[in-house]
Amino acid sequence: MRTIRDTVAAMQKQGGFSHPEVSPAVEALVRDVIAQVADKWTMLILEALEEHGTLRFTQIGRIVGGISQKMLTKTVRQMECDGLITRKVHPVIPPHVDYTQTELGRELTAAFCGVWVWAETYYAQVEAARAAFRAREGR
Amino acid sequence: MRTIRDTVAAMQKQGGFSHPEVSPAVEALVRDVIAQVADKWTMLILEALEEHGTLRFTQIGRIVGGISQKMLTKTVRQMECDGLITRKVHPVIPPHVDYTQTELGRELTAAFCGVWVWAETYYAQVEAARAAFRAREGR
DNA sequence: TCTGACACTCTCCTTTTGGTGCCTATAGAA
DNA sequence: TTCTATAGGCACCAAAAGGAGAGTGTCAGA
Repeated sequence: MRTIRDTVAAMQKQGGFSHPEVSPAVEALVRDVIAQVADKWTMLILEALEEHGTLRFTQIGRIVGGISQKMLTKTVRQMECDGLITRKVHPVIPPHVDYTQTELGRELTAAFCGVWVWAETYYAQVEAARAAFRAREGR
Repeated sequence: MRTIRDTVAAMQKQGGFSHPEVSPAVEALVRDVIAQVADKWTMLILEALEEHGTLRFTQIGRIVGGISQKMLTKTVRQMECDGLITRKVHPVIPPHVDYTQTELGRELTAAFCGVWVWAETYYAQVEAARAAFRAREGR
């Protein structure tokens, strides 16, 4: 199993850093990237695009479900900023905007796949653990 | 690539559901599990335990770094509830509490590993994409 | 002529998140 | 005798997240 420090160490090696201490800047960057990217809506939108290919704004909203327009706008902007998706505006009326995964986005979707499989495999165990916890701790 | 709906479909098959529609209850459960589990502090604590084995409360705090006592307490409670870690209290004074990963926790750490590797591999590209975005959109 | 579709933006409001500081108990160290 | 370490709980407060609803501009269709 690879640890965070292994990972960061490998990054430092790649980047030419020599001392074994973790560079706070690099660690902060990785944490930031993970925090952005492990977002709930980000993963769901990535999944929607993986499944359906190129989609329009409202199509994403319908497929994902339960997301407000505000959050959808904000999330796709962030994803575009991070290079996970491309946003193509067709200058017609009514407006038409297409969203497509980039290669970076596809790689992330693939990486996150393991967590989905974990959830699929163990969600019943998580439920059982929660029930046992409630029974144990009372309430 | 496996999609969310594939995953949910597989879960429904396991559970004996017949209709092809996604059960809202199952989907909600999976989303909930993912949301809990994809939490920033959860992943960092899991990593700390993966690296160092059994740890005490303040040790986790020191290793993870930047986490308040309140968040640490809250997060380890949630993780214990979800069955990701075990919490062993030694009834001595001063208090002594040990935290250890469960098998479920180890599996999740392994599953999430792909995302860490992704971050390691592509964080420079994400940075570049952000810089390009800022240059493109201005400010 | 009126409505709706599209892809947003903006304001207002509530909920959640998370930080800080103070409190507990007691053994052992200074 | 006072201080510290330990693993928290509790109350208060600031900041951020996120939802609801209205507005926008234009054109196609009823």
